[in-house]
Formats: sequence, structure tokens, C-alpha cells
Amino acid sequence: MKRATIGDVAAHAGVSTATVSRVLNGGAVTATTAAKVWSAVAALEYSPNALTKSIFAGRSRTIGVVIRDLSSPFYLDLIRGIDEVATADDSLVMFANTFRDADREVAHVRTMDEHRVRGLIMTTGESADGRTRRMAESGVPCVIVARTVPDAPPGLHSISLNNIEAGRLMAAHLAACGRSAVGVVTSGRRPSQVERTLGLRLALAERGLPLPPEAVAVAESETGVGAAIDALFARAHERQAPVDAIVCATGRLTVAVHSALTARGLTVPDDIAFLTMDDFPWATALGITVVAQPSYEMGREAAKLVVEQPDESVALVFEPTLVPRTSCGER
Amino acid sequence: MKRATIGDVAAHAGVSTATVSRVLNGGAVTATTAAKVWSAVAALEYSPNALTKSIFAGRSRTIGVVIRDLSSPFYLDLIRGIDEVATADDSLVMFANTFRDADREVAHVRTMDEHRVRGLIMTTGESADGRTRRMAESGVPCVIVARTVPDAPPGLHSISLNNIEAGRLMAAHLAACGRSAVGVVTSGRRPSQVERTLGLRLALAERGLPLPPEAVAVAESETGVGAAIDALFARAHERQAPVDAIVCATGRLTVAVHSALTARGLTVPDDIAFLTMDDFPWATALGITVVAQPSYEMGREAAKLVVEQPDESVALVFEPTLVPRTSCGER
DNA sequence: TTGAAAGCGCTAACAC
DNA sequence: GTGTTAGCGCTTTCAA
Repeated sequence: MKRATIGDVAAHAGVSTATVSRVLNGGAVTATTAAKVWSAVAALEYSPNALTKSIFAGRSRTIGVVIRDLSSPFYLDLIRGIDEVATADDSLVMFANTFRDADREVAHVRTMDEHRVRGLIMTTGESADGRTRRMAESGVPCVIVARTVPDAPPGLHSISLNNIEAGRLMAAHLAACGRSAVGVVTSGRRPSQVERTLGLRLALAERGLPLPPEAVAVAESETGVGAAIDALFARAHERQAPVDAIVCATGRLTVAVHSALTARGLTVPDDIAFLTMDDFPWATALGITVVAQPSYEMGREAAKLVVEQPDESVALVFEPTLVPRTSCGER
Repeated sequence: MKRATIGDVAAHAGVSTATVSRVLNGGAVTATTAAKVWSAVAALEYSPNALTKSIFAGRSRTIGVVIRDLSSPFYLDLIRGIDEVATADDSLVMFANTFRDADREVAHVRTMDEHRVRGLIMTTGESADGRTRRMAESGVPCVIVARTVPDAPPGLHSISLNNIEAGRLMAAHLAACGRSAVGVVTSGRRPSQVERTLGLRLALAERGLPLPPEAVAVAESETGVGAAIDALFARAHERQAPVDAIVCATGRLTVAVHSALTARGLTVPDDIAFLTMDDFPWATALGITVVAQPSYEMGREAAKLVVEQPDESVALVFEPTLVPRTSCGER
């Protein structure tokens, strides 16, 4: 059964399409005509085509969201925050996952652009930056999450965490818990993680504690974590500097690192302290101390930048908080 | 800076809009004209308007997804599965969260319909069923997840778990682990949970084990879990039938129930066995035994129903699997 | 192979 | 108040 169009409604109600449009969008009409139109709408089960509407507006009422990896709890909360603001502004969220693949990233950003999203929020690498800049310049607000953008044009915003401070919080807490030999597991060269490690190293150094490059292990993905940890311990053994704390620089690897530790017979916190990024529902039950980001709030603010369209480029930096539990041997 | 339209490209290339359209969509054109058009496209940074395209197609290349509660791990995997199939079919996912609110549910389904999604996948209550039926009848495949639909018209499909079997698996496992007095925490009257409880009761009865109504506690949300458990234990105490196992009938409450147990000084599995629905990343580390759904696969199949548009109404039922760990005192 | 023109479903001027 | 008309950006006949 074919869908009714505004023309069908008009014919059924015995008025013009313009009048139907006015009734639907709140123009000046008589109560009687309005009634006729509404009953025609009901009779034909008319559902206005939002796509066509968007053509006139030039844009759709849709916020594009491109995420690298939905499985991280951080992104989950981020999306919920975005969805809340979008719904409040009568918008929908268009979502796509890139599975950390640069090609998909570019493709998805292009598709979002072609769908004339009213704004784009993404947690991607730099591969799509060219298009993003152009989108921003042509009036589509873009928000880069978890990364700052150099020389951002108006309309291109960023939302990130004070990662240096996150590292500092970790150092301070570990030191307060009496740990002196810290090892780090990071998933690579993403700026956020590099900065966290840097902040950690800085604040550790201020306390006379070292964080040599050998104490930093890189694991691209969950599967590489075991090997990375083994290598880390081996290097520590060679240097005769056993590690008494492991910091995980990304929430994505929390499970993997924690499992690797216990799989090696290590007890947290007695044998080794464990400290990671991003709070998650099970952290309390497990007693895992974390440095948390206000992920939900960050999602809300990202969506607000899209909805409110500030003239200038804005770079929002959120402050991390340490949530102490028991995994660092807290007293 | 205004966006270039197909007319601008045509003018720039010195051809008609029809020709540009043909070049873009692979019609019959000379190599030379194609080259001219492509260079015009590049020069003007032309990005075709997917919205306008959809008007002709009658539908957009977008799959709508309406979820009750993104925070459940089941839905996360479901979405990832949907996204994968959507991307492979050159589609985007339009997402909305209902926060378990019936009004939002109806509103979101309507908005999705107005956006002319090519199909709709949802995990909602019955409030939007009327519209869903109509959508299905007018050629928009709709897939209801986690619920079966009576008298479904062609185009209205359902994807669910064999919940009776899930309950049976739980009963068998608990019995094998030597537990005989089971208590259940469920979040309410959703059919899936009712069926799981029923399957559990049936299979328990076959083994001569009881599951009286008093042994089933209802907690609408996380916050109600503590009280529900207390009431459950109190009733068991009155009846002088202490409970030696707690079954959580929904993955959404796993954290809350587990926390409530440990908060009451109960050790799992020594004091009490714990068995819940839906696998999750931390389950291994925590040793929690679960009955898992193939959530990712279910998402893929749901999306396939949208993409492949079978003529008949199909009701896919997936089989649960028990993943034994240590929380039931397994040997 | 290419262009002119009609039309997708809707809104926005402009008359009446 | 209401209808007529033009047009949004694109595709698709139908001629040439």
C-alpha cells in the first residue's frame, strides 16, 4: 500500500497542499479547515516525509556520530549524553562504528556529510580531518572527541580530557599508596594516551620516582596485552627493578590488563597495584581504582556544540577525577 | 560558503545535470565527459545530497534502531552486529534510546518513520505496535527484538531467545552444582523474563525442586534490587527455606544483584550461588557463570531481515548457551 | 551519448 | 484564510 502524500491529504480534505502544510506546521487557519485536514491525515494515516522537509531547510535534524570502538564504556556514556541532548532538540542520532579502520572512518564521515547531518561528533584519527574542516567551514559544526585540533576553523570544536592531569592524579595516588616502581600499558600513539603517560612521568619525577621508557609497554589490542606485560616484566627483571604497580592508560584495555595480571598469578593489590582509566559499572565490585572522565557530560556538551552552533572554535577540556577503591592497596 | 549542487557541477563541466547524474551513478557516458564531470566535482568539492536521492527511491538508506536501554551489554553487541551489516549494505544506523519510557518509544518510532528508514529494529514495549504494523504493511521491514509478535503481518519480524530453554539451562546447571533452593530476581513483566522464570520453574520441578512465587523478587530498576533481595531472604526465612542460589533473570541487573549479595556479606559461591543472563567482558575475571545469548549474531540477523526483505513474517529464535565458571560452586 | 523537461514531496512567496 | 505558483536538489523518461 502506497504512502499518502501531502497532495493526497489535500485532495481528501478538499483544500490545497499549502493549507495542509500550514495546518501541520502551525500557520494561520480556520478551526474548521484544520479539523478537515486532521481528519484526512488520520484517515490516510499520513506521515510527513522528514527527508523532503530537510531539503528545504538545507539540513536534516540529525546528528552524526562516528565512533572508533563502541565497546569502550566511555563511548557508551558519551552516546547516551549525545542522544539525550539530540532528543531534547528534536533530533535523531546517526551512528556508525569504524572498528578503528581509517578507510571506514573516511567513508562514514563522507556518508554522514552526504546525509546532510546538522553536525558531526566523532572520535576518529586524522584521516578524515580534511573533510571535517570543509564541513565546519560550510556551516556544519563538527566536534572532535578525545583529541584537540590545531588551527581549528570556526565550527570545528574539540572535547577532551585534561590528560596530563589524569596522569598526575595517577602518580600522586600511587605514591600516596607507597608504590615506587610503576609500569604502564598503553594501546599506542593516540595523543590522549601519550599525554597521560607524560603526566604520569612528570608527576612521578617530581617525587623522585622514575618511569623509564622500558617501563612502558604497548599493546595494540586486547590480544597483545599478555605479551606486552610479559615483556615489561622481563625488562624490569633485567634491570633488577621489579614493578609494584601497573597503570593501564586506556579504558579499552582494562579487562585485558587486569586478566593478564591475575592470569600470571599476581594478586591485586598485594603483589601489584592496578590503576586504570575510565570508570565502569563493575569497578566497585572489583575494587578497581580508576581515573574517571565525565563521559556522559562530555557527550551532552558535544551535542550542545552542535545544537547551539557557537561562532568561534571552542575547545572544551574536562577535568578527570580519581575514584579510589582498593586496587592500589589504599588504606 | 554555499554547497555546490548538481547544477553547479553541470555548469562548471559544461554539460547537463542529467549527464552529471549519469556519471555519478554509472550510466552510459564518454570517457571525456566523465573526466570533465569528475574534475568539476573535485573543483567544487561536490557532495551529492543523499536526502534528495532518497526522495526518489522513496526510502533512505538508513536502518532505524530504537533501544530501551543502551547500558545493557546485550544491546551494545546487538548494535555492533546491526552496524556491521548496515555498513556492508551501504547503509547508516539511526539510533535512539527510549530510557524505558513509552512516550519516547512512540515518538522515536514515529520520527524514524518520518525519516523514511528502510527498516526498523527495536526492543520496545507494545506501545508502538500499531505504527509498527502499519509500517511493515507499507513495505518497511520491522524487527522486534526480545519479544515475539502475535499475528505478525508480512514484513513484521521478531528475533528472540529461547527463553524457556535459558531457564532450563539454569535449572540443570544449578541442580548439577548441588543447589536446591533457588531464588530469582527479575526486573518485571517483560515476556522474556517471565519465560525464563517459567523455564527455570519447569525444569526445577522435573527434578523435584520447588520455585514458589515467594522465591521470585521483582526489582524495577537497579535501585530497587537491594530491597527486593531483602524481601526475598525475609520470606525464605519465614518459610524456613533458606535460599542457596540466586538467579538474575536479566543482564541489566547483574551488577546490582551481585553487589547486593556481596554487600550483605554473602560470599559467592560458598554462601550462595549466583547465575545470571548475558555474557559480559568482566564475567571471566569475576568467575560469574552466565547463560549467554548470541547478541552480535542476533544483531546481524536482525539487520539482514531489513536488508533482505523476506516476503513472509519470520520469527527467529536463538538458542542460549550456558557458560560455566565458578559462581555456582562448579567443580 | 547527451539534453530538455517533468516530477519526487514538500515549503514559501505572492496573490486573492 | 486560502489557493496558485515556483522551486529545493536530484533522477528519469523521452527525444534528438
